[in-house]
Amino acid sequence: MSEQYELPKTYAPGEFEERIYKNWCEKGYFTPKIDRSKKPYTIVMPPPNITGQLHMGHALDNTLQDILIRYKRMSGFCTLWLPGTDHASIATEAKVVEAMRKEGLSKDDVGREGFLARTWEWKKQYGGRIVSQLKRMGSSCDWSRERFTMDEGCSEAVKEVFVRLYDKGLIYRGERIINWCPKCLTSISDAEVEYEEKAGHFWHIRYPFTDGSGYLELATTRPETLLGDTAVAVNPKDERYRDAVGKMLTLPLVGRQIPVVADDYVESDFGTGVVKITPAHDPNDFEVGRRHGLPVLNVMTPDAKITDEYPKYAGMDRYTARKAIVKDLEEGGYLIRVEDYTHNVGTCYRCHDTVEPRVSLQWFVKMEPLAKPAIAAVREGRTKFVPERFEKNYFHWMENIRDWCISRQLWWGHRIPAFYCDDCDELTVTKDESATCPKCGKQMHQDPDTLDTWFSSALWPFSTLGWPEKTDDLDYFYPTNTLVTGYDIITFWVSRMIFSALEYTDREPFDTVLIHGLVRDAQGRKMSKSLGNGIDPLQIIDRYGADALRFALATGNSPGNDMRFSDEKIEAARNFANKLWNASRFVRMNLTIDRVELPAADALAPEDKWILSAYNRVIAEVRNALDHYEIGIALSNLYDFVWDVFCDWYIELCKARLADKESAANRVAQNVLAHVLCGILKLLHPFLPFITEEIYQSLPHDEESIMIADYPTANGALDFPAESAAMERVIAAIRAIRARRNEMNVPPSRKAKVFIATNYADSFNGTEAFFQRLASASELTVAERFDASAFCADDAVQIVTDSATVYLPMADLVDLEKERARLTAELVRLDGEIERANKKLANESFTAKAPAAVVEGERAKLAKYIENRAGVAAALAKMNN
RNA sequence: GGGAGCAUAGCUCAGUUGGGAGAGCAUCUGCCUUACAAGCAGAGGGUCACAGGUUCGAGCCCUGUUGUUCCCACCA
Repeated sequence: MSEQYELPKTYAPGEFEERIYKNWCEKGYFTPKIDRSKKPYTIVMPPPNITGQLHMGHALDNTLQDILIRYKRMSGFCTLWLPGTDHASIATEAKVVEAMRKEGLSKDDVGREGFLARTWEWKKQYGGRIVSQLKRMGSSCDWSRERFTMDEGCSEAVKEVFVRLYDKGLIYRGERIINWCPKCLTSISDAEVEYEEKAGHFWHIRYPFTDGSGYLELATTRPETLLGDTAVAVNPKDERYRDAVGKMLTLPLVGRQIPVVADDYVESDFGTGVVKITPAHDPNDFEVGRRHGLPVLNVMTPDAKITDEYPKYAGMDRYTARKAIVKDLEEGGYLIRVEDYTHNVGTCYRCHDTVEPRVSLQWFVKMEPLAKPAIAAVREGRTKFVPERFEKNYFHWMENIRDWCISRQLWWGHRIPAFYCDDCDELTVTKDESATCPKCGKQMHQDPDTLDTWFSSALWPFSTLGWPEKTDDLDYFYPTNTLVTGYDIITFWVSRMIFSALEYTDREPFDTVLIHGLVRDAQGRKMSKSLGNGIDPLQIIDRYGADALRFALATGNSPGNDMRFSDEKIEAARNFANKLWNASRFVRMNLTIDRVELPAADALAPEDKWILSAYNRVIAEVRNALDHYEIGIALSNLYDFVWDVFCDWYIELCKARLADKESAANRVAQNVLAHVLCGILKLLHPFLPFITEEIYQSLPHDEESIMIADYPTANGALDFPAESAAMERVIAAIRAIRARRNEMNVPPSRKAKVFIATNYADSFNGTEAFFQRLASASELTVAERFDASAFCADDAVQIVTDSATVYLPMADLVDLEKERARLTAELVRLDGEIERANKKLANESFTAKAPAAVVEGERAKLAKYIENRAGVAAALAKMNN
């Protein structure tokens, strides 16, 4: 039996949370030992960015994961929660570039090697920040297995995958139109483009026929791209322009001759039904250009300035150029009119600068062959989404997927394992960095680009377990079980993990994807840096404790739904922890035993059997809810049980027995109290790890730590339906008495006799102490059948419950003299009111001039006073008898 | 344009095989009842958006309508 100690009077989580977490770490509870006789349960943590600071999204995500992993650990699984961080190429590179800018340095000044050295240094300094913050949440992840997407093993996996896919023909390099961020100076994938509605204009422009036979009118939102126009398109079915197809137009300002082509892409009924085609700067135009063999003219530099090909506009950024070109069009008589127009503009998900579609040479993953099995895995239920509706999102994305642009013009990241011969330019894809050209044996240089961050995160569930090596970890813990993440990241990450895992490991990476929503502020707004409405989880922990934060995040919401975080919520959470603390303190201070042993059934009091039955029920409910990922429901079941059942009733029902220190009944009560409390602590532990451990240590306990104790299981032998029903009858009677006394304004200090007539006398026999303590009873009389005269000769208040009729003598409830005085005073007051109302109503100028409603109101008041007076007078008369 | 979510007490939200409408906060009343005023005992407050349908029975299932939020697509 371990040490026990008294709990301090106030619940102060700051006093023990850190100490407890350190102890867990030292004991190595988070690190599983592979045990093939046990079933594994694995979660890989979505790796937070090394640039990140803990925010409410992480806090929610990690709380849910920790609840699941602790539940499974206590349920006998060999559990691994594998943590790690993501190198976050764009975000990190931007931070370091920004830091260098303050020193007056650019990437080119320090060079690739120098830049990477700085970035690793930055990672060393700040990358651990989020990890230490996760620890404060109580996250029970195995830090000994912590990984980083750019560590050796993960990098090896990335190279392996790249080479394999290339050899299979699923990775290719080509000139395509991609999304380009002119600020980050890199390509980004389709998934990384966010569309924002922006107010703009629609410029209607005249494009004259070269032969002088008139013009075509078209409209554009981007007049500056006119420089790169290589055609104008109309719909082939459009009668209006049938004769125009095939003719040449002279491009305004530029003078280039461009053809009119016919293409189904053009919608006849939108605008004028004529579209200018700029293959280099619009994805649709690019496709049109391909179909018609049009030239692709790139008119912009990487930072979105006009190239030197167009001297008049060279060096202007796209917006300046737009103004200049519009002005020139106007002066040249080409501009017909300008319309206001709101449209969606693609922006970079990192910097929110407007994305510039741009043709460039990039690496791509061919998606269709990979998507097919990934769709099937979910379709066939091998991977399930919770809630299920998110599968639709997933299918929609996967079924319409386009090739994935994976190369980034960044330095921080996994460098593409592709090499070009210095001499013959032969392309070789290999993991071997020292390889020479297989064709001519000369030296090769590596592709300067790096891979999309998501390329490495897509491998996370198996790269972290050692893949491509056949490690024990991989063998035992893979495939993983539950992936917990927000719905905002399904396309970025979840879908890519699924197709990657299927392709390289032939297994689904996890069986369940538990999706949660966003944590919003109290007004329901998204928390954001720019709004400044973010709530810092660490400040919440400082003020209320990690347990309260976890409780607030886990309760009152259901999977996939957004939630609001508010002061009320966190206070309610803290109050619950405080309640548990105080209840435990009460139990602890009444404990004289140093070992808890549940007494035999025949030694148990009815209330013991009642609480044990309820406890059994809540165990089943909680386990069932957790098994179905209904974390909010599990927690609310526990909340109700702890507060309303255990504290408000069972503890109160025990007080009489506890008061009698020497009795056997006292020891029975102690044992049952401690047993149920200990079970409550275990049930709550996954949700509130710290407080439950602290209390557990203060009570007699079997395990060294609650986190390695067994999660309670329902025990049919401790289910007592008959005694439970009996206690429910008693509780119903006590509740009814309290309600009626409250209604009558009787203070608790005023005791009253209680008479109970019931068909369930057995239920009430021996419960006098309960009625005395909980229903202000002076004494209790129970009878099988109703005989009012046998109970109380005087007037009594009668209360009916489902199983009993309760009588409380009027004389006990009220002090007769006081009551007589009160009634007399009331009579006088009512007489005064009646007189006043009568007088008012007798006044003819009042009844004639006042609004009818007011007069009617006065009449109603009078009637009410008269009625009340009659009641008071009757009561008084009865009393005087 | 396509898809999804939400609409339940004054506020925030639970409510999962269809059978009792609930919690927290707020409000009102009364209590320092030997764990807890971060508390205890009570009370009031809802045509579960609207209209139909299925059913013995609908907050829950089906159809439609309205309002609202989000995701995807991107008609220049």
